[in-house]
Amino acid sequence: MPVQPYVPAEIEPKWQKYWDDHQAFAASEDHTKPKFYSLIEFPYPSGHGLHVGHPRPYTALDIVARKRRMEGYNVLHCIGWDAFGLPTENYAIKNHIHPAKVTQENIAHFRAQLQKLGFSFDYSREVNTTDPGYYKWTQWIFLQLFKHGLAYKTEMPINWCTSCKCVLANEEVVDGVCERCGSPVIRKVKNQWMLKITAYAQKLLDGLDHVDFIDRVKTQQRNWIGRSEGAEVDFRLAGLDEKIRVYTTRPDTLFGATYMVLSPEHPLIEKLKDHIANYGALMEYRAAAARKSDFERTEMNKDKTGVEIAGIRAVNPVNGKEIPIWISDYVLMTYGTGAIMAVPAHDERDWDFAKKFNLPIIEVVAGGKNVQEECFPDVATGVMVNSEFLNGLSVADAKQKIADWLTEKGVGERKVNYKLRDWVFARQRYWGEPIPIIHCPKCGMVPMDEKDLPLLLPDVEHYEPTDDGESPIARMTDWVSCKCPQCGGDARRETDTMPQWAGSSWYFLRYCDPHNNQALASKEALDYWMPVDWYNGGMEHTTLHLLYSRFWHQFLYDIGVVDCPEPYMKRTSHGMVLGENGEKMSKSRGNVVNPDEVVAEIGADAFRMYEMFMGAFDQAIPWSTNGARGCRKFLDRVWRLQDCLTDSEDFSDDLRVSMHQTIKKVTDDFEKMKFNTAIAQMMTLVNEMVQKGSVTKGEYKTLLLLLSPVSPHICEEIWQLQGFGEPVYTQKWPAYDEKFLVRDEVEIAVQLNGKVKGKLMVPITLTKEAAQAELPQLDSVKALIGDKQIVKCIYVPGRLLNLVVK
RNA sequence: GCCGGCGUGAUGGAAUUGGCAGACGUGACGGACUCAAAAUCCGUUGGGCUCAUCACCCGUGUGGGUUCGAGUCCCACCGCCGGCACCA
Repeated sequence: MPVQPYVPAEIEPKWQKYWDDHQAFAASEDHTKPKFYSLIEFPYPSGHGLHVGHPRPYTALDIVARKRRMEGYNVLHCIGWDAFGLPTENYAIKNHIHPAKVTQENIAHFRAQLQKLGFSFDYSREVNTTDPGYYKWTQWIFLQLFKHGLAYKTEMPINWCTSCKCVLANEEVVDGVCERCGSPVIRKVKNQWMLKITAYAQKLLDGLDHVDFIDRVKTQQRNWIGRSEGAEVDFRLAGLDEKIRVYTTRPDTLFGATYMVLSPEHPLIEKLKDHIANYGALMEYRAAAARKSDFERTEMNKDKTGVEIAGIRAVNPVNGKEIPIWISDYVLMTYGTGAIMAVPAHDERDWDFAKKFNLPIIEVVAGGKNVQEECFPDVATGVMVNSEFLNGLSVADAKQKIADWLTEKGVGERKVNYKLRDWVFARQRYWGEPIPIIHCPKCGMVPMDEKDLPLLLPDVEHYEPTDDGESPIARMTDWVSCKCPQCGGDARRETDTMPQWAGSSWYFLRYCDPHNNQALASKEALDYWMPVDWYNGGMEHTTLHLLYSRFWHQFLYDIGVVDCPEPYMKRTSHGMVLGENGEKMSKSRGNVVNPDEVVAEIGADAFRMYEMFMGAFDQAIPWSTNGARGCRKFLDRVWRLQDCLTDSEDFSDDLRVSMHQTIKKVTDDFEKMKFNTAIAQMMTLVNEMVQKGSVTKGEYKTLLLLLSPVSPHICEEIWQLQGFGEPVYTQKWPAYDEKFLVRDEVEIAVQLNGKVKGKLMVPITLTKEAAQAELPQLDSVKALIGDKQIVKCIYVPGRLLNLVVK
C-alpha cells in the first residue's frame, strides 16, 4: 500500500518538538564518558536575520556532532549570541530603541530561524555576551590581564574611523578603510587601552605546531605574527656622545651599509635639535608624513621620499667609516627600533632610495649582477666580499660570525622581532562591556574589586557617539563618579567600553558551565570538556577572533584557570555561499536568499542536504535554487522506498557490496568534510535500490542511519512509521565489514599503449603474475593485439591491463 | 612586488593521490503514463567525423617535458581568487 506523501512542513516541527521535549541533545554531566566538543562561531544577531550562508558551517558540524553521538560520545554542541556591537547600536540610535531591546528581538528571530533547521544544539547552554551574568566574567578576565600587566593605557597613534567615530584595531583596518563600514581611517593620537598580545607572540607561534589547523590558517597566523631573526647594532654619532640603534635581518651586510635612515617620528631628532642644521625641513617632512593616511602611504609605497639630516653623521662600527643619516617614511617607528642601516646593494627598498638620492652602493655579497644596475637580495647563493673578516663566507655563516663579533665588541646583539602589534582594546561607544577600572587622582588606575562585578552598563538617554572621541557613557556623571577602592577618595570610572572581540574571546569556556556564578566555569567542567575538539569558522577571523581567543586562552592557562595550553585542537574553515549570479550575497546586490523561503518550499532536510551537497565545503559556491530542489527529489525517492520494503533484516546479495561501500564512504567522508561526495554515494545507492525495486529492512535502516546526520527529520519519521524502534538519534552508527567492500569479479580496462581498447571481467583475487601470464592469451585480448608484438605487460590489480605493443 | 590556492562538459562539481576523465546533481533533448499539465518512471547528453548508439580522431587554461600510462608530477607562460604589502 502506498505510503502517505512526504510533507516536511508537518514532520519537521513535530520532530523538533520531540527532540526538545526529550532533551535529546543535552550534553551529559557524566564525565566518565568519552567527550567530544564541537564548536561553531556563534553569530552576531543582526537585524537582517539569517541568510543561506550561515547554515553551511552549522550544518557541517551538526553532522559531525550527530554522528559522534551515535558513535557513543558525550557531545557538547552549543549556540550563543555575540551580541555587543555597532550595527545594533546604530539601529538603536536611528530608531530610538534601547540596544538591549533590539538585541533581544534579534536573538529571538535568529533562534527561531535556527530551530527550524533542526540543529542539535544544547539550547540549555545558550550564552549571550550582553548578559551581565556573562560579561561579569569578561570583565573578570580583563582584571586578571590588568593585574598581570597585560592591559595598559598609553598615548599612541590609533586608527580612527571617521564614520563609526571609534578606534579600530589594526586587524580591523583593511586597505586604509574601516573593515565594517568602508569609511576612511585616519591616524589620531589618543590615550588608549591596549592588550599586550605581543608578549604572547612566540607562544602563539609555537602553539601552532601542536594543533591540527588547516594550513591556510596556520600560514596566515604565522605571517601575521611575522617573526624575523636578526640583530640590533649601535651606530655611534661622529663627534657626539650619542648612538643610534638599528634592527637588521642582514647583519652580514654591515660592510655594505652606506647610509642610515630614521623614521620621521624618531625621538632622536628632537634630542639632537641643536646639532641639526635643517631641523625645520625635517619637521616639515614629518608633518607631511603624518598627514598621509595609511591608505595613501601604502599607495605610494614605491615612490621613495626623504630628507638628509644636515650636521650629524653616523659611524659604521665595523669599519669606522662615516655615513650620512636620512629620514624617510619608508622606515616605520612601530617596527624594530625605528631606524635602519641601509644596504642598497642587497635590499630593494634601500636600492631604490640610493638610486633616487644618488647614494653609494657597495657590493658585499657576490653572485648577482652589477649591483649598480640591479639589487641582489638573494641569501641562498651569495659569497661575502669587501667585508674583511667575513670574506669568503656564505651569507648564513657570515650572519653567525658577525652576530658573535657584535656581542663581543659590545656594539650589538642577536634580536628577534615580530610584526604583531599590541591590541587596541577600547571603543568609544555605548554597546559594549564597561571596562572595570577606576581612575583615582591619588592612586592612579585602580582595578575594581572582583566581588563588585559585573559593572553594569548604565542607562543613557543618547547612544550617539561624540565628536570629541568620548564614549556616550562619559556623560552619565552619576555613573562616572565613584569612590576609589584603594583610598576611598573621589574617583572616576573608565568610560570606554571593550571591543566586540572581548566577549567572543572566551565563550567556548562558558559553554562548559554556562550558569556558574562563582567562576567563569567550574574547574571540573573545564578539565572535562576542554579543549574544543573541532572548531569550524570563517577565514576572515583567522587574524582576529581566532588569534585573540588563543591569546586569552594561553593567558588563562598561565594563570591556572584552564589546564590545556591551546583552546582548539582542530580548526577548519568553510567557503562562502554566493548569490545565484556568482557574486557575494548582499542586500545592495539584491541576491540574498532567505533560508525561511527555501525551507518553506522544500523543507529543512532538503535545505540542509543542499547546503552540504552544493560543492566542496571549503570553497565558495553560488547558490542554486534548482540544485536545492534536486535534493528534495532525492528525499522523495528515499521516502517512496517505504513502498518497496521486504522483511529481511539482512543485506541482499546484490546490494551487499554497495551497502558496505556506502557505509565506509559516508563514514570517512563526513570526517574529511567531503559531504558532497558522501551524499553523492547515498544517491548512487538509492538509485540502485530504486532500480532493483525492492529494499530489505536491514538495508533501509542502514541508509536512514547514514542519512540522519544530514537530514534528521525525515529519517526519524520513516523510522517511526516503519516501527523500527527507538529514535534514530539514539541508535548506533553503522559499521562496515572489510571483506564485503569488493566484489568477487571486477571489470578492468584493457589498454594498448595506454589507450583503452576493451573491457574484461577478472576475479579480484587474480595476482599480478597470473594476470600478466594469462590475460594476453585470451581470445578477446588477442583480437585487440592483432599481429603486433607485446613489448611489455603491466597489470594494476582490479584496475587495468596495459599492453605495450609494437 | 611577495606568499598561498585554483583553472575539468551548457552548469555546480567528481576522479581511490600516477591507473578506464566527466561520478552525483542541475539544465537540455527524446519517450512512457495523462484528455492535458504537473509529478513520476525510462533513455540520451564533452567535441569532431559519421546514415550509425560501428570504427577512428581530439579533449581537464596554453606550450614543452618525465612515464607503459599525466586532470594529477616537473619547467615556462596566461588567467582568476584569497592573504600580506616599504616589517629593514
